[in-house]
Amino acid sequence: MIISKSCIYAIQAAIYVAAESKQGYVPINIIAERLNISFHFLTKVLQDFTHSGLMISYRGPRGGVALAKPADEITLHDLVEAIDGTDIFTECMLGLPGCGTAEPCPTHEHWVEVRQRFTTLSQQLTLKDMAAKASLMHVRLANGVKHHTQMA
Amino acid sequence: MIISKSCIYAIQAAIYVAAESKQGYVPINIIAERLNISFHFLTKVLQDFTHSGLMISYRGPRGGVALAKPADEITLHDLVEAIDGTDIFTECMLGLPGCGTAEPCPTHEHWVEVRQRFTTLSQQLTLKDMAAKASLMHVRLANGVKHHTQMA
DNA sequence: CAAAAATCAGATAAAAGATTCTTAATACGC
DNA sequence: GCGTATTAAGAATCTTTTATCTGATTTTTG
Repeated sequence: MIISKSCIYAIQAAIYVAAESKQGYVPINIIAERLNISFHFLTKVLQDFTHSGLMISYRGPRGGVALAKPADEITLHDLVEAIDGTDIFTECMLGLPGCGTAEPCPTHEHWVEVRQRFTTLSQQLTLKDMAAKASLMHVRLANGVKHHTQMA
Repeated sequence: MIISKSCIYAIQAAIYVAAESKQGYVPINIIAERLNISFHFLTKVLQDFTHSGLMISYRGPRGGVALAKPADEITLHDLVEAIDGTDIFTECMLGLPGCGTAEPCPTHEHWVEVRQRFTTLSQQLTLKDMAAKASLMHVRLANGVKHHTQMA
């Protein structure tokens, strides 16, 4: 898997929050329930978002988490970086420290192209885009879960 | 990391064997020593290559492993597939089973492009190419290891 | 003060990575 | 031929990381 499970959950949660952002703070237990994720696990993961300034949280009744910025100012790259770090965007395919044009590994040239394309695309794809797609029918948000903004 | 550590070791070993292929079977302990990898760990990893028909092995004195096919008929894709499987080439970024054009996840379109590019490039990059690069000065094969075909 | 919510601390489970020991096959010297 | 050294294969254990779960604590509303 290209990204960790924590990161997958975090991305799904961020999309959910973005889609619900009109309603102020979204409680984590609601997110966890809708996405079939363990509540406490999601709690820990989302703290990385608050620590990195992508989300804000509020305790107590009517509390929860919310985006700290407009959804079109948060990219997939931001989300991945906050949870898994930047390794995936910069690392050598063979994990060699210092691999670069000066001292390339045998896969360097090819891998750099893929890595670069991934970086660019993930910087272009915003949370707003993803939330919009998730709100459409037949676009899946989580395992077995289709997102509908107007839910009973 | 995009591929497992086992896979990294396996790729490095395959490149080493390809570069030494003139000398018949290459003993695994020599490979492990030259690449700073645990011998027994490498043994287990390379068995996946023999099981999948990419390498052949021979026991006893003057034994070791060797490529089962010419190095230009083995691609990076083959190597990765033999160790880590095909998931990386086919999996959804969010790990959703069945994600595709019919039922895409919010990242599907973008991710498919990266995945496809990676697949294509890894199918084009052959072991012969990589071994040739590894034999050049300043091209690194493993951590702190530069490959030289004519070694003392 | 009570209920709702995030936060914090810790234990448990599962997977990946790495090590150690034993066994089986083979060539080569005698 | 026979025994020994060499080499891959196999089994079992240990460590580390990742993933998951459980319980207690703090903040905040009403």
